[in-house]
Amino acid sequence: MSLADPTPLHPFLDKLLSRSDLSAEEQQTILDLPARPEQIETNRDFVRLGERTDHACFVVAGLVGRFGQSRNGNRQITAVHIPADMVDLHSVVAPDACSALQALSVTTILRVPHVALRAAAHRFPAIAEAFWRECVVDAAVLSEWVVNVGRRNARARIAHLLCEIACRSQGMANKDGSSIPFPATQTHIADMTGLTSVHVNRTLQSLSQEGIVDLYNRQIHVRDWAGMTRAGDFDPTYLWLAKAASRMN
Amino acid sequence: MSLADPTPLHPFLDKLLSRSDLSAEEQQTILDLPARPEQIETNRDFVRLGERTDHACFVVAGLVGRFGQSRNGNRQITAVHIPADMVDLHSVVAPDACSALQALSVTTILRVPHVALRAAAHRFPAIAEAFWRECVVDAAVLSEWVVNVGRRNARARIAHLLCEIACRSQGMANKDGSSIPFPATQTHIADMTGLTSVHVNRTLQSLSQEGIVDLYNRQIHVRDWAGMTRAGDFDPTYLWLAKAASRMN
DNA sequence: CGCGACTTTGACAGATGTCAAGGCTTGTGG
DNA sequence: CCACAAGCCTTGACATCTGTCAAAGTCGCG
Repeated sequence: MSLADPTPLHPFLDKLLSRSDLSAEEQQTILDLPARPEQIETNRDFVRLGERTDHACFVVAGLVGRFGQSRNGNRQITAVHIPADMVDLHSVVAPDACSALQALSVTTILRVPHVALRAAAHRFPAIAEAFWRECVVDAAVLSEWVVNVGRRNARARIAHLLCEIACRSQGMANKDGSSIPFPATQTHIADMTGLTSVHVNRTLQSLSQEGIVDLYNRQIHVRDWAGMTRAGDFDPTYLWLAKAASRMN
Repeated sequence: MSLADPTPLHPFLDKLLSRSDLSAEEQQTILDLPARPEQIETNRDFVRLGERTDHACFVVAGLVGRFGQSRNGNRQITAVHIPADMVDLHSVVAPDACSALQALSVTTILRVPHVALRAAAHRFPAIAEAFWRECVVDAAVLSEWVVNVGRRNARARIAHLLCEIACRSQGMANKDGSSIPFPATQTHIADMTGLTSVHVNRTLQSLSQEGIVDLYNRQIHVRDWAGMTRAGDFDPTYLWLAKAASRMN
């Protein structure tokens, strides 16, 4: 994508349309939102804890982590965002950041002003509803993370995380042998799963020896998708990948 | 509250107003929403996994838990709801329940039809925004739960949970000696914190012996609020208890 | 008064964390 | 093209927190 791309927000519109219906006019409104591209280096916070933001961030390329605070120094990543995710759409209605956003690899984001997003939502109820729905899906993912971290052992936690990334990245078209970009370190994975990097390392080795998944070259290499979902106790329903499921009643 | 109460949704309006601004007309629209009261016995699911709902549930009295699924039989509560919480406002935009709702004690709820909520949101952008904001706050709580379960030890997890309930229930006016209704069993607390009931029991005993909190009579008895927040590594910012913090920018 | 649900205990097991050291990649600059 | 540094991965030995199992005690409701 060049910086001069006339419709850099097309992937955002696509994501909205995957879960919500929007008229042609509403779709155009999304595409017309102002967006300022920015490149973020690895390990740099681009939204700091407590900061009041005036824009939301859309991931074009790279990987982003949301870091929860904990005074004793332990870090916990509460959410990961891959390309085509609007990282903090919720900041439109709650602009004070209560967690930090950090690039886990070199990342390109688009900054979209709150005023523009709010104006679109106020003008078109369907857009407001679509934004609301996106936030609800993010919450569903968080909810699943609570289960993951609270009730699964290391092996299942890691497998579940990798399944989630695979589905969010490829839709449900996962098959043995596919590779999914995932430039996170083992320490990052530890912070996502509430484990230590040492234990992540050992668990990853055993998942690899079992012929289930391999992680190298900043990619997830799926060797046995069925085994992976079994190991991770994974059911993708919560990701709301199909629009039908969220249709009006 | 009698079943004939003309404005049973007043507590809902109050909660919305604590974080959002609504005009007199908008406020009246909230109060005029149809609401059907219902009493739920302890341990009864009133929203089942996978069910498509056509109404949201508001807690008038009692305690509600949202249960995450996990095939190996381990239960995890991903959210608790106390009186004055709208438990599943998010179901308005995602009606297929991907977690079950269960009464943890005898509970009175109000069922509010999605159609009415959606109509209000479509007619008044400020109401749509207020609903959206409530869902975002729920997500912030979930995010904090990920940190709690992922990175804190048993003592801190439980203390943090109790601090959260205290603040959500009493606002920030917590002081030593106050009592907060919390009719959950130790097994429920275990399911909220990702622990076992045996370990919860032991940890609760030690918190009690340290003179920090006592749990009996279905209430939290705060003995040392400062010590409790310290033990739980608790910072209430994420609860968005003050409207100022979420004001437009 | 009695049943069922909840709490409490003890002994023991196992998963995960801690610490510390060494090896490997990768990117950078000479 | 080589050398170096920084970050990342890997390993081993050991510690500890939390889970498991099973039984007994307590409380509250009918």
